[in-house]
Amino acid sequence: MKRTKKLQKICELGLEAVPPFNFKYTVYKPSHFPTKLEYFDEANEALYRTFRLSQGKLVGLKMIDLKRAKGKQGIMAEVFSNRALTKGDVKQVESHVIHAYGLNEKVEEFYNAVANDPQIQKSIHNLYGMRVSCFESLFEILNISSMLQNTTVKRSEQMMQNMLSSFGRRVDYDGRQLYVFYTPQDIVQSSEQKLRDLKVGYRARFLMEIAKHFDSNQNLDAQLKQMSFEDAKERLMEIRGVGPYSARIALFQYLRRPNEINFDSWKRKIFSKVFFGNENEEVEKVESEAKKRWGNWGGYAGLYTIEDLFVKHPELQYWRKKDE
DNA sequence: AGCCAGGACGGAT
DNA sequence: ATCCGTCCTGGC
Repeated sequence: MKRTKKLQKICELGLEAVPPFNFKYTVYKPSHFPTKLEYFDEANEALYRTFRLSQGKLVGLKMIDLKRAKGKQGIMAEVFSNRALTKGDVKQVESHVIHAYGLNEKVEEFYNAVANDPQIQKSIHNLYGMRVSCFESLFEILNISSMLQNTTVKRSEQMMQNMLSSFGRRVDYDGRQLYVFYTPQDIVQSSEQKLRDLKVGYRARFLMEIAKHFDSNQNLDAQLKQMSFEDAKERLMEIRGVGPYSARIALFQYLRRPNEINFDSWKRKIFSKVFFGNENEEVEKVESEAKKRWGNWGGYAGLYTIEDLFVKHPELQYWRKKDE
């Protein structure tokens, strides 16, 4: 196993967001299962998150609310790395954070679009200014999506942990130990059997296929951003192991298309209950009601509903219960 | 003991 | 186009 890399503080970045901006629930999503790629320090409201630049430069960020530092809406980020960073590197970190948290997006467009749905107003009030968060690259988000499929979240969490401890890069900065996501090359150089040994099950084949695809299509991320969402979805599903579910996650999180939502079995139940008062309505009925209420903002509306639910019901975070 | 869980594939219809 | 058996694993 590779040694832990110590990261040194390089600089600070002040990144302003288009108001309104909710720092906490933009950088921290209560519904997301925890990984050692990031850590939210509740007491200090600081988010630690790792990132990889080209040429093997590893980056660790410590982010706090810019309001606390400069009285403006946005993010204050301390940047740590194992190497010297050029101006271009820092610029790359900066634009990554801006994209990952949608700092330039106007969430009020969403609020206006769903103003006629009384049920969602409370969630908007509670999470006012929250955006979609996706610190992952396209390769990374497709890996996570694959680990989510056809299993429980508890096992997804275990798979992710196993993959990170075998293939990720361990870093240490500001007193915290985290991993940087593995690369397609890390996986390609391994074997399907080795993945299987990490308890990812039949997904071993998919994870290897995805890694091979990104290994031989190095700038797919950039290509997809140039395409229409429809073409991008088609293109994603050409990758073996990526079906409609994973493609939608990539579209919603990575490409930030606001209307993508998977009514999988647990979301179907949740929204069936929200819309109709019982958990048993069919997925088609739930989908059409969501379309009726939220139009092209279904993904965003779903996000606000789910995160609000997790804030109100911390017991949904089973990983928290274990510690208490 | 069988079935399902935050799916996708391949083949048959 | 839609339907169905199959795939790793673990929990109930």
